[in-house]
Amino acid sequence: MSQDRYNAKATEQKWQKIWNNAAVFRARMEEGKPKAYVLEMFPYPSGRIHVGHTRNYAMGDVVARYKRAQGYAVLHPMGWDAFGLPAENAARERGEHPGTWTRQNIEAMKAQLGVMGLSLDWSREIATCDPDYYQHQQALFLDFLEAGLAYRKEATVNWDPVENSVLANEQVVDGKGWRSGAPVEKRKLTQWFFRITAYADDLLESLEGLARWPDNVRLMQENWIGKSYGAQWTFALEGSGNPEAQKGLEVYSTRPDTIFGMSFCAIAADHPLAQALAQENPQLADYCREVAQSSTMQADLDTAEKTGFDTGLKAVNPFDPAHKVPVFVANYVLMEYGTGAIFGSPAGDERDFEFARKYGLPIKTVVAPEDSANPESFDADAKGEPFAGKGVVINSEFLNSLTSDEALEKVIDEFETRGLGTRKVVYRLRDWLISRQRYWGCPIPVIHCEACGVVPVPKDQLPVALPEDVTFDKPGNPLDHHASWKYVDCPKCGKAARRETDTMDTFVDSAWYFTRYCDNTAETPTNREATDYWLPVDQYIGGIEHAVLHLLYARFFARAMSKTGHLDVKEPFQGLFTQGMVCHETYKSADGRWLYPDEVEYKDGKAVERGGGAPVTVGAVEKMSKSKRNTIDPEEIVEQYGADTARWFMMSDTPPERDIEWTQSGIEGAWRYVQRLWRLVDEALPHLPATGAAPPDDFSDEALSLRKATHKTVKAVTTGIEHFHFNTAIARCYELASEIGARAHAGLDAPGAGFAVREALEALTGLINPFMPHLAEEIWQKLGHETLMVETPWPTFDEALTVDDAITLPIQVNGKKRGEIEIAPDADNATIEALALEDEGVKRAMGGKAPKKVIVVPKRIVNIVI
RNA sequence: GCCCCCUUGGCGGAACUGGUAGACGCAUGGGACUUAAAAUCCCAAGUCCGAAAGGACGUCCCGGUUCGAGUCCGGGAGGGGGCACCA
Repeated sequence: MSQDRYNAKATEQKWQKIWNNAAVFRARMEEGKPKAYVLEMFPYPSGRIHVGHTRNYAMGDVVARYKRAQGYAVLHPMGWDAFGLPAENAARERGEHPGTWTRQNIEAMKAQLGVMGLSLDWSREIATCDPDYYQHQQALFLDFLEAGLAYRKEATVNWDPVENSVLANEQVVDGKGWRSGAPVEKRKLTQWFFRITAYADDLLESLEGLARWPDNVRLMQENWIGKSYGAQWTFALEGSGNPEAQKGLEVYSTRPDTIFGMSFCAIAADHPLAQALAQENPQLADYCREVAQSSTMQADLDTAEKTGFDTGLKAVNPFDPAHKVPVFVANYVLMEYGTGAIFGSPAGDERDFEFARKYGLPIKTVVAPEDSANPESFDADAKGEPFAGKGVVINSEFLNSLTSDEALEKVIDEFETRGLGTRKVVYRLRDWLISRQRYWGCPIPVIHCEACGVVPVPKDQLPVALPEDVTFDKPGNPLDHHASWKYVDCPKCGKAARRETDTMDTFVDSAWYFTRYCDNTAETPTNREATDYWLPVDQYIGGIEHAVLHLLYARFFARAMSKTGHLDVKEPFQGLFTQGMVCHETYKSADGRWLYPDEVEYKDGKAVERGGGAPVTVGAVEKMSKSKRNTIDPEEIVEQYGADTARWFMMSDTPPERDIEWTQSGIEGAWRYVQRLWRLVDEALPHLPATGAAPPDDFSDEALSLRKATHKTVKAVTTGIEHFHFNTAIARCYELASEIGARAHAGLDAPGAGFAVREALEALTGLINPFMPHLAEEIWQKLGHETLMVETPWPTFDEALTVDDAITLPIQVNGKKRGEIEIAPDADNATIEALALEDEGVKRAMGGKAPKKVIVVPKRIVNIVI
């Protein structure tokens, strides 16, 4: 018999054309069907699709195709996160406009995605750099502005000296810019913010309801929002007539229960009081300047010594007028958190302890560990280290012998009764700084007028489009350098005014793009009919690196857009799945150059350079990166093995949330399976009954056993896909293929064998379809069907055919397996026990002793205790 | 420093609420087909002892709970991640 090898490339192109011509992936709102919005995080158009993208989209495609087969109306769109700095850098390097570069990249990447056979609705494609998109973002900004969710303020901000722009807190990683890696500087600038803190509590509380989010992402957001509970109150100050000092000193603390241990107060260098006092005291002014200039880099902060400058002022303990402590300006107090002022209770805080030791301040222990034998005698100073935990309060007058938590409440009650302070919740989360001094982003649609102030651009004048004729020859914002763009008349008074030249953080673009897919032609940012139907996203898939940044911003946007009437959904992503990265071995030549995988081959188990044969050092398995050259080009893989093989390989073996190691032998294993299925159908086909043939009355044991294997596999693969256990689902597909092969080999003459094999092949085709859609179509057609696999419902199973007539029950003696018995699944315990005690291995192990106890776990195990 | 997660053969990994540890794949060894190779098919395989039957040991380490622990509890080691002068 002639055995053609499966021609992946030609076959895949054929089916892609058929799908496209039939527009099968066009999403439609359908009455009477459940909907499924499946979304993968859209890519930045860097120029090439890499394997990481491929894995991400393949996963989404499995879900989308599965849901489609399950009868859902599916929305599975794709677009481009197209604004951003790399385009400006490219423009500078090649003299090409960022838009030209970006659009070329989009075209190239779209073609690369095309060969993957993804079930995407390209009619909904969006690119965030397109005025059709960003004009709506500008409209949203204006609505946020009106609703008080966008505002401008002067603040100390993170300045990235490489990008020549400011960054949001979320974009500063270890004191460095998230993209440039340059140490971030502090600058005081007037910038635009989104009031994300207005939703701090809601963003935190709602995390609990996100049952289909990974725990670690929820935890990371929880930590990022950083809710803390404490008190805020004001100390009276003595020793200065300065008006700022007359106001007293407002502090925030999560441990007001330690107030009697106070030995100093400290304020930030940029605290208004510090600034006011510096006016009168040149030495203090110098100190403040020094602190302001000191590095904020993490490494420096860790080693930096705590320093302080005694202002000469005294703060008075409101509960003990005789208890007065010095007020310092200190370098470790931050203006941005709480009130920018603290009280120092050294026995209970590491930093305060260090500070107190340095300046010879008293260290009075006020909290003893709960398990202290004699709390009164506990002394942190004597011990040489602070005790920061909670416990029993000592040396604290009316708080004595209370637990820390009780004392906390009591002291706050006291503050409130005396009108000195209040309970207060403080969040670590800051408002989202969205101004960027860049060209390639969405312009902030406001105009600055000397007479009228900040004037919103009227909506009918949107978009505020980026000018095309810009130059990148000098540092700074090209929009600001542009000869005419910013000079406009005030929309309100008509006098000469200036456009805002800042553009929005690109994370704004991605904070709402998923709403635009619902109707990318809507005249307003969203079409409510469409968003009400499709949102929330049922399954979102992307990298863990966005756990805080993008995912938090999108959650904020859903709230802000709901408040301004653009949406009616608080949580945009019902299900979230974070997939692992794609890794590969690294290779180095004898002279220390990194080598690409295709420059290396294995000979006799040793890695050598292809061609020359020079020895190669095999390094660690690491995330694919250009710098280490351990990359695989998805295009080449598809060219050689086809998209199905690549998809199958990426979904098998490794659970999707973990990092996967790309191996040559792995991809070849997947390729063998493709060929094997193809051959299986080829060989069996002549012996099979026609499509749709009625089941015969009689089945041989072998045929029945194949049928059971089929129905069990359908059940297992279905639940596997539901739970993102793609690797185990695929393992079951391997097993079923083996069963079919064994049956086909044994001949198809037995009663019902032909029917069982056809049934098995058709089911298997349906099961592999989400993973290998082209092969599935081809096999489906080969099996005699005229319908498209993509429009075929998901295989079903008969529960009765998933249970066995006889099960194997292991028998343990004292917890060690000594034998097994075959028994009907519904056998009663007495029968099982009797049979178990007769087993040869069991008898041997019991050595003639009588059982003390026999434990029978139905359908599981028998344990005999002697 | 604080918080979270992980650790199973030569490798990737399976094992539902405590119930046969190692499914499936990769690599390996043996065999079949072939002049030969490739491709394909079949078989073997946790480690140790044993010709075999069988036995002992075995899920990072130590201890505990249980008839029974990869799974639960306590302590420790190693790896990964998040946050971090956050008051």
